[in-house]
Amino acid sequence: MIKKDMKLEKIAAQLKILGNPTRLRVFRFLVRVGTKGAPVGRVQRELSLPGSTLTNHIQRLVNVGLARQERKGVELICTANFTAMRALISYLEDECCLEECD
Amino acid sequence: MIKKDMKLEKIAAQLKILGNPTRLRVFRFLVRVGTKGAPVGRVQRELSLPGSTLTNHIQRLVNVGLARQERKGVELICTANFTAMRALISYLEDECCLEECD
DNA sequence: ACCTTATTTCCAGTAATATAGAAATAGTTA
DNA sequence: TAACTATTTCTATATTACTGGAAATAAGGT
Repeated sequence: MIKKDMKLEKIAAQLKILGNPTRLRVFRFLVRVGTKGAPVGRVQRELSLPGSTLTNHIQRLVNVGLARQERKGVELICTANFTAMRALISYLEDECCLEECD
Repeated sequence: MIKKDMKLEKIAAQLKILGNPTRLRVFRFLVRVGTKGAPVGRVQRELSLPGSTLTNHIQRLVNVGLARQERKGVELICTANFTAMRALISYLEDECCLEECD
């Protein structure tokens, strides 16, 4: 049950990170662009965010495993981690919802 | 699209509230006891939390609509809001996941 | 009115978060 | 190397969060 609590801690950490409007917008944007991802600059332009603010948010998403960053030349491509997101949703369905939930 | 952003704000607020380990434990407990709910004191005993801390967390859950409180005599019965939780999960599935997501 | 149980409010301290301008670094190309 | 674009790090400020002890309030029973 120590292990189970570690899972809860991780889930809580991820929810917390998504629980900021700006960051949720960033993550939703990454989801929308799909598996090909988008460079930081594009996210910055399309969401009108200051660079330093955006960097902060993206790093936090990466820290909890909800996004990845990979350099492609000059640009840093960001992608949502769909697997992690699905796992997060599954946890909520399994542990924080009624059995008959859908 | 202003309306859409209000929805995102609400979702973010709910995620943030669930994004605290103690609070997530409280919410999960309320989910587990089901629709009949549990008095504050029982939550306090079973999760070993100081009263003032627990009150704080429950109030935050209520504030974002994820839980309810109703007095039954001396006790205050807390219940998870399953409808709200299902709506939250649906948002994540619809807006923050791939189309083919399960 | 008093006593007991249940829960909240008040308060304080400590820590974490969000934000963003300015300076610094990384990579590419000339 | 110089110049250019892309992105991060540094730094600061203001706001908010988490925690829990002690005192206050609520409800019901005697």
